[in-house]
Amino acid sequence: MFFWGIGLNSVNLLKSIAEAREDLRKSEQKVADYVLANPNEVIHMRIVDLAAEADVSEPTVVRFCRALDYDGFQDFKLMLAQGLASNTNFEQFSLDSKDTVSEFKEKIFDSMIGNLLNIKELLNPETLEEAIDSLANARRVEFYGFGASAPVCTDAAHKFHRLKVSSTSYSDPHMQAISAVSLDDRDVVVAISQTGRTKDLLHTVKLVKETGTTVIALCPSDTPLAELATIPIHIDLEEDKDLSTLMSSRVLHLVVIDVLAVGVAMKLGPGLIDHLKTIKRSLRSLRQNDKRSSLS
Amino acid sequence: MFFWGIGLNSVNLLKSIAEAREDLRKSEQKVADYVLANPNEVIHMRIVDLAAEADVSEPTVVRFCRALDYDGFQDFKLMLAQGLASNTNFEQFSLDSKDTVSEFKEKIFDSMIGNLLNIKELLNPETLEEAIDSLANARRVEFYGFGASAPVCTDAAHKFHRLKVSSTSYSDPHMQAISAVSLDDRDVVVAISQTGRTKDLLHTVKLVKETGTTVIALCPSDTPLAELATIPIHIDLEEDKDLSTLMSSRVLHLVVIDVLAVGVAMKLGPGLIDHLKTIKRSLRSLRQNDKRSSLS
DNA sequence: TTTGAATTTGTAGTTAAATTTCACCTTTTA
DNA sequence: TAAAAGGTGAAATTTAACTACAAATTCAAA
Repeated sequence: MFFWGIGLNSVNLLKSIAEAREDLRKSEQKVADYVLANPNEVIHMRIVDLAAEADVSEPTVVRFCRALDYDGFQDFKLMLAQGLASNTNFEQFSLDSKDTVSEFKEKIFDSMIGNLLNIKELLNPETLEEAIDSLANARRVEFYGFGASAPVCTDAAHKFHRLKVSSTSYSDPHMQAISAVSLDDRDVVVAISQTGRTKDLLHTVKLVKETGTTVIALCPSDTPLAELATIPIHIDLEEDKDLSTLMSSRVLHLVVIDVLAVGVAMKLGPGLIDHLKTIKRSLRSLRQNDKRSSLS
Repeated sequence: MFFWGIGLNSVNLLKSIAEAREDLRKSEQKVADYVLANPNEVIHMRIVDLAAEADVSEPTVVRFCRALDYDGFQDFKLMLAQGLASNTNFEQFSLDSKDTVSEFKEKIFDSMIGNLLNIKELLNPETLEEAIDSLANARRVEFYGFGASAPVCTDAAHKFHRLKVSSTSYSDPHMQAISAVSLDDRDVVVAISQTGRTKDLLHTVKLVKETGTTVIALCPSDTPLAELATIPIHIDLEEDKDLSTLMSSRVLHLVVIDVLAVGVAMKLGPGLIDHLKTIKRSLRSLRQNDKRSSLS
């Protein structure tokens, strides 16, 4: 899977036009302004229409397209169309107290999707591979996290259990410390933090490192935790506009752990993927498929 | 936010071409086949090129476009471009044991994004509004769930705590039962289940209902839990190809709870949104911003 | 302030591409 | 088997994009 040169622009085409606007000639800027204001109309316009609307001549429109490194007007329209479609503004949202339920539902989902798309790109496959290797070979895996990351750890431990990997999660600093000193270089600790700066977590990780245990960290880059970790997996979100960071990072951590878990499952043998399905089936006994009362 | 008529086609344009293929004339089908096989090339092709490649005449290409309800070849290319861009196949994935890390990373993220997009559309704003209303007016909110849903409940309780809503989560059937009978119609229970069929959960919910407590359920539709719930919020995923269901539903539940939490925050007064930010700030004291050791 | 040079903008003409028309061929039905 | 209907492609027409050149504006220097 590779990326076309145009891909980078197309993701945020409108943004890149806005950025390039300053470097354009005056009348080309008029074109840029109109395009930015009415992108959806432009893709169905002819060069003459756009020229008229932007109050410039047709060649100026062509020059505008060329200035943006496109072959011509057609090429530009095509990219604009693609950009608009992909760019269903999975951008950061800012909540407005006047928003309807439907509106902020959209915003929250879109922002979450945007963050997923970003992290997907940012995740380094080599780092993941490294993390998966150490997890697959670990005697024991422990997940440490506090606050909002605590449920993520529980979930992660739960998931690795299913892969027959001996794993636990601790969200209590004392329990972490006690457990930490019992580990050695055959074990792996996964430290999860939204900030990468939680004091207690850093403390535990320092203890763990002294035992030679591998530490995988899920946290933002350039943080004390990332520095400490043996294998830092950087989860960098855009600067926290509103609450999106608060809400997205847990989810991103979960998904990254899903990736790690699948990786481990595939490493330990394809049979394990089936094993997961089997467990899923075995859980059916805990379910009720008809309306018959089943009080224990 | 509204949907253009063309929108519906553009989302899965290739699929709609494939469906329409049968109704086309023979040589138009040749065009359809070529387009389906090489969609990415077609958007940069001229009508003559496509006609040559598909081994038909130019008018046939135009007729093909018209048959699909587009104005002409240009219009069609434009929609195709949009369709391809949006259609970064956020479809269901099926893991292959030969997949590289990079490949299944893509697959997992894309499937998650696809599921988010689906649920976003399926979520009924009226139902959400109803749920938000009852949550905002509740004396006390309890979250019940087992297995993979247990961490979701913990997270949810955590989140509502921040909104100054008295909330707890239980993932122990006995604790649930004990707590359940102490509730009344001023309270709200949120039952979370991937299957909607967990026996213990159904048992608790039945108990709860007898006390007149409102029960919001996050689970698939047409399940016993959904039937029982006062306000069922349907989380319906596509049939579980591979493990995607197992992995996605937790995340979807979390995001839906985010939506509910934001809704409650806005209902209880816009100040609360700021309150969330304040808490975020207060958590900074638990962080370490420099490299100075901070062993407690 | 004025003049000249260079850069930017628009006009008009040219080329190329998409669309439409019409004639011919294929297929189907009586 | 013949006739009619509908599908297909060649050629012509219309339409749109692009290029070369000329006008105008701006900036700099005298």
